[in-house]
Amino acid sequence: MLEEELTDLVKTTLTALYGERISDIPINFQHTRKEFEGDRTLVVFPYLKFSGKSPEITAEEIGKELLGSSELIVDYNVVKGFLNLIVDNVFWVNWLRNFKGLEFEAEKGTYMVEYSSPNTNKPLHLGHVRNNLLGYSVSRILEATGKKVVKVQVINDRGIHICKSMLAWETFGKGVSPQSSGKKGDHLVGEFYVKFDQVYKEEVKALVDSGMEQKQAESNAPIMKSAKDMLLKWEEKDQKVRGTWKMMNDWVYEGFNKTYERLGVQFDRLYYESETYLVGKDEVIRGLGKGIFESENDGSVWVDLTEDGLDRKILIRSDGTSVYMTQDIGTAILRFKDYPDLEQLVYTVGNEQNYHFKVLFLILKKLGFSWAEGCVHLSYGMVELPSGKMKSREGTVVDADDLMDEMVETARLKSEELGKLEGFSESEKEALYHVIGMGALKYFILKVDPKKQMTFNPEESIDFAGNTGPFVQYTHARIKTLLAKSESTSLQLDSTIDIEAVERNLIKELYRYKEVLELSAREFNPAYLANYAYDLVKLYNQFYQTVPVLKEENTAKRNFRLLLSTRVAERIANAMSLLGIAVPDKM
RNA sequence: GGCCCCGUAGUUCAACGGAUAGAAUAGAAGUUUCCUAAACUUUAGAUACAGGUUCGAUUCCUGUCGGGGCUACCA
Repeated sequence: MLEEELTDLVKTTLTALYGERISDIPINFQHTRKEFEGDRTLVVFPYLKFSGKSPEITAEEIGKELLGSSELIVDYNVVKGFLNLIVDNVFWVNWLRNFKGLEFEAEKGTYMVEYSSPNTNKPLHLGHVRNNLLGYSVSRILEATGKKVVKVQVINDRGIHICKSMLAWETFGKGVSPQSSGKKGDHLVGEFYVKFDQVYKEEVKALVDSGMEQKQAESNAPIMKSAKDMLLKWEEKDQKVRGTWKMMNDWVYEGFNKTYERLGVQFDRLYYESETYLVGKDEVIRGLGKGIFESENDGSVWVDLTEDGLDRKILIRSDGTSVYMTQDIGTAILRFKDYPDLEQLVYTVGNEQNYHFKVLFLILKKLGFSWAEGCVHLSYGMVELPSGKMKSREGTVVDADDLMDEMVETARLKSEELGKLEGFSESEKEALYHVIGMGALKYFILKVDPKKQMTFNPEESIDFAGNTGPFVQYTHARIKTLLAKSESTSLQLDSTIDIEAVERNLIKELYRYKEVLELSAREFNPAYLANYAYDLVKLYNQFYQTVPVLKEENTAKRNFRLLLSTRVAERIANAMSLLGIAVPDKM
């Protein structure tokens, strides 16, 4: 690899010039910025105290020495303290010639990525979309860098929330099913949840009007009491309640599965909260025995994290039931038991739970689990719309299914408006609208740094120009038709071929892919990859505009350009697939 | 109140502590020699504020101001 080779060279040179004591200083190259000539840049400021000379002279000195000692470097220039090294064209052309795709060594440990993890009382919304796209893409990226990955989700299938939907269904909609209503199961259940809330509010208001305190009214509303009763019955495994519960959850799963399918995400293993919600308690009691936790007179168990700058947190309520934190302790332990070679456990969860995970990981550490170090919270910011924030209370939540419909519809409208896609059959068109609409959505969301809050603009995302999914897809399709039109020759390369600056830049960009992939994997951040795909697209368009490809007379040059085009198309397709985005050959 | 995250062109996004802060859109002006003009070229425009650390700060530290989140015997 280029970096390794250059590092060795520079190390030797520096020791030759300034002696052994310099060998502790790390050597880092950066890509030369495009307004300067060169491929890699060495910043010489760190070496000044050894050279005892000015930045310019030091850089000049190092450059001269390097030039003399290696064939790889054919020239250099110095700008202030920056030594720009120019690598031999032969290196780049040979790299392209011997290109075999990406090779990462398979790693031993397993990575688990948790994402989605919805409640079963309402359909998925825009926030879940970001969650799913991130989790899925990160999984793909990790796999692409040689890791074994298990994609999981926890389904929050029990608790008061699902009882609310069940109760509303029994009271107001008994007999209604997805089949009878023609509605998607998760939407139907969601409607009952909303119905519950309406009735509940009315009841609370009535009680308050009759003179009751707000708080008291909230817990005394008849429908809420019934819901709590139902939860108790559920916990006692009451057959009738469990029957309804299972039926309605199944409706929801069926609906979710359709949504996941459209989103293009999958899971390898599901954890159901109903099966795991009791597992953390024993561990907490054990921790209590070891003095890690403390109990109150009423029997509740707490962890005191004030010394770590955090709060006191409850783990077991006075009535003996566990809280969310306790369950999470349990599932984490369970997972490391299920997968003994688990190295990292990545939780894809919104940033409103940053504190929760901070506490969770700290508790796991205190409990003495060495694997706690491998737990990561992949935190992401909220998604807003140009119209403002989503608020469930104000009914401004964007439903995931509706959103996807809208994206596909916009793709249709824009395509028709532009008069493209002539000569496509109706079914081909439909398929393409889906690919374009979803590509727009995914690309727009994934190109943003996960931790940042972002604004999703459906209109802008589906523009066929600019930093968008459809533009990347379109460029890929254009390269593919170009390649289809070229009579395929054996794409042999002569490594001494002359290349233009645009071509060299394109090769360098292709070369950068591995680095970008490693960075994306290390930081669990698909945004690097998305922006890389776009950079490649832009460079390709410039290349195409600058030099002829098909019309090039010189066979060696034409072969080179065709090969370069092939590699670019491959890279784009690869990067996009790791984002979960399809790239059509024609569009 | 305490804790965490974010403040970059009109807008949406970039920038391992490095060079003249990059793109894209919207604006202005151009370009039909190979693929599909859904392209390309040129142009104008930004680091919230004040300090500090250092050869160098959008990046690290402190404070101020703005936006968001968490701070339940909810999940």
